[in-house]
Amino acid sequence: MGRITIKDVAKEAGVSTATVSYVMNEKKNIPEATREQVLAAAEKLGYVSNYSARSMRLNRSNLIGVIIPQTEPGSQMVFENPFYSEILSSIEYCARQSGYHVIVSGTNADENYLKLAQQRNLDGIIIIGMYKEQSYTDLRNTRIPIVLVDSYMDDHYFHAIRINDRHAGYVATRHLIENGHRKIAFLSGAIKDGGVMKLRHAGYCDALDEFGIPRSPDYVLTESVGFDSGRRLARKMADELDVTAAFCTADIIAIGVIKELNEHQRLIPEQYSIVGVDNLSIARYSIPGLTTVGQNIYHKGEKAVEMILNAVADPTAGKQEFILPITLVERESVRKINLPT
Amino acid sequence: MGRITIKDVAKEAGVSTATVSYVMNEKKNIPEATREQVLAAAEKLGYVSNYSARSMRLNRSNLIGVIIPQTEPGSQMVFENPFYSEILSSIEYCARQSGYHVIVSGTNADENYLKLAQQRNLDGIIIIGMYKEQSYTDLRNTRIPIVLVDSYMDDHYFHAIRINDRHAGYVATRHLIENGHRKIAFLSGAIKDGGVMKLRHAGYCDALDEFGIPRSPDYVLTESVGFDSGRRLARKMADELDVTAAFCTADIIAIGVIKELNEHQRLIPEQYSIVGVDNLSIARYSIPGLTTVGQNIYHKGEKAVEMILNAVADPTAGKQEFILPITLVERESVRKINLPT
DNA sequence: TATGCTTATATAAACGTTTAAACGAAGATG
DNA sequence: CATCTTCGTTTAAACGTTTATATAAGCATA
Repeated sequence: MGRITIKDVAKEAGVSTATVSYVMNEKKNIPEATREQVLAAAEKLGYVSNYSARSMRLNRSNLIGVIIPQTEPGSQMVFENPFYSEILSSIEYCARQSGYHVIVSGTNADENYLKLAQQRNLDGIIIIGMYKEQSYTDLRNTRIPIVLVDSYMDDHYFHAIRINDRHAGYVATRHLIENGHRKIAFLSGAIKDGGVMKLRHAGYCDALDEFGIPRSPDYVLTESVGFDSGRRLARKMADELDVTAAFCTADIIAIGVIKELNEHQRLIPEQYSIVGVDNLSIARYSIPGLTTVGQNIYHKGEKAVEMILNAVADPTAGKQEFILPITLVERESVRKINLPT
Repeated sequence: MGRITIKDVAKEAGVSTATVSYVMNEKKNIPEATREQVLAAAEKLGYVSNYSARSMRLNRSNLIGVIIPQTEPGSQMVFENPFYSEILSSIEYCARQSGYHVIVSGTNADENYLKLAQQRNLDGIIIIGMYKEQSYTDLRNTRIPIVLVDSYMDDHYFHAIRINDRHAGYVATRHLIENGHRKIAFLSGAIKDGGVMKLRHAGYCDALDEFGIPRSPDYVLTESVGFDSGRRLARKMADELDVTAAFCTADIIAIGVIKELNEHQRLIPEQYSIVGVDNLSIARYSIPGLTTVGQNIYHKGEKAVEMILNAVADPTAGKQEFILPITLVERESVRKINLPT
């Protein structure tokens, strides 16, 4: 009545547990006859292997941990950015294709991922969008592969997968400039050293410089990354700034901006042109459709899994960094305006 | 250099492994002196317990499996409904508060969840939005607690947590009627026996009947649940139907409907009033804000975890069913029209 | 002092795998 | 025929816990 073990299969097939194990793992050259006998017995009894036992013996778990920032809007603990859910989905899918499972863990304070990793014998950790320096240091002292997705630190203790954020900022801003805009706000999450936002801001500056447009510090408005801070940023922009366009450093901010402006009868793109970054699903849902610097989210998750698996296969290999290509996805949130002559 | 085990701690503290284990699990009355000695040793060595070993011995894993439908829009394997990601987040959060971790697994075909459950020794499974009858039967023959969230089957083999879908359909439709609408389309995912959509449709009929409005089968349009099918449904509605309002049985459908209508210069709510169900985050982001029959998503996840934990604590207790309360969340997608006199 | 009772701790088996090492049989080689 | 290989399989230890059972020590009681 209890669990069917390898032992039961062995008895049923009239062989030893070792033989069963060898068959299951396709290890030694087991002659076809015994192989089939074992397989038949396993099938008959409905045997399914116990990963806990396996994990203990092999010292690996076929388990990947995914860490995602969670926030608490109205006491509903929710993943900080819908973007992250989309990455998670692709990570899970790709991991499963390779025989791995995914443990997902949210994070609000500085939780101890390392403890989770050790407790569960994780084969790797994928950390999404994390910045807390403090937590990082703990993680350096481990041999378990860690892939940082959009979590920028300029040390090379970890694998990383990211986009060229500076270029993303540049592309978005240039697109606005090429459509005739000269007064372009920069609406962003907090600009921290070594962080994504800092790089995107640098790209924004690059574009302005290239076209000889003077930078105005007043045009740079920062808050956190989220819908509601997008709304606040928009209000501030509309009240205090004389601009025709805004580069939002995350789609979720852009969505908030659009919503807020719309509520105050500011038309998009007629009065304000908006560009975002991420190419979330909701960028497509938005009215008007959000023009954004897109990345292939599926590919991002896929690559993250691939990096973990590579690191597992060859632990001695050095830290890898992968830059995901970006493309401008044009929708309807940008208007061509008359160039001042 | 390898893993720090209970053995190492025992040696360091000068006690046996049993004592260490008792201390860690607060099992027997261990005198304060030894307790502190052990704790100090564990702290010093950086001991963290091995859940694989624990799981094997205790035959439970402190692991909850969450199954979520995945679809493949443009080869990006993505969770079918953003709604699900929000439930997942709350499940993960609540589970973690109780010392559990979450394994998430997408599902497209009829994968074998039971195998996952046995392999990983899961303490429970939460299945979200599943209908495939075939998969269900496998799951009946197990003692591991299963909670169905929005996955309707009218057998009582499983725990379930849901909303009163019939009432939800009624509330949404009545809201439209009370705002003067008489010609109300029903835009929905497929209506299957024992499924959510069937119940919401029944509620829709209830409301029509109550107000003496004749039902028209033509007004009932079905597709799958998703943004793009929302667009198709809207096109069909605009082309073929003479209605002033639509009840969409899922927010993600409603979002697609709004987008499509907007692109064809149909104003919302001026020309069409729209009501959805779910109260997704994006219902708030939408322009106009989507009026919807809301449920507390956080509470939904919380309850699901609670049911698993209860079932683990007392496996003999019967199957539970929990109906989550709903409320109408009024935003801007419904217009009051003149009642025909 | 012998006996029993309590309390604190240790011993060792068990959970279900994997795999190095051992083993026996059969065939090849001298 | 003795010896060596090769092949197929088994034995048994190990992974890190938990916990029933045993043990030892201390103390009170008769």
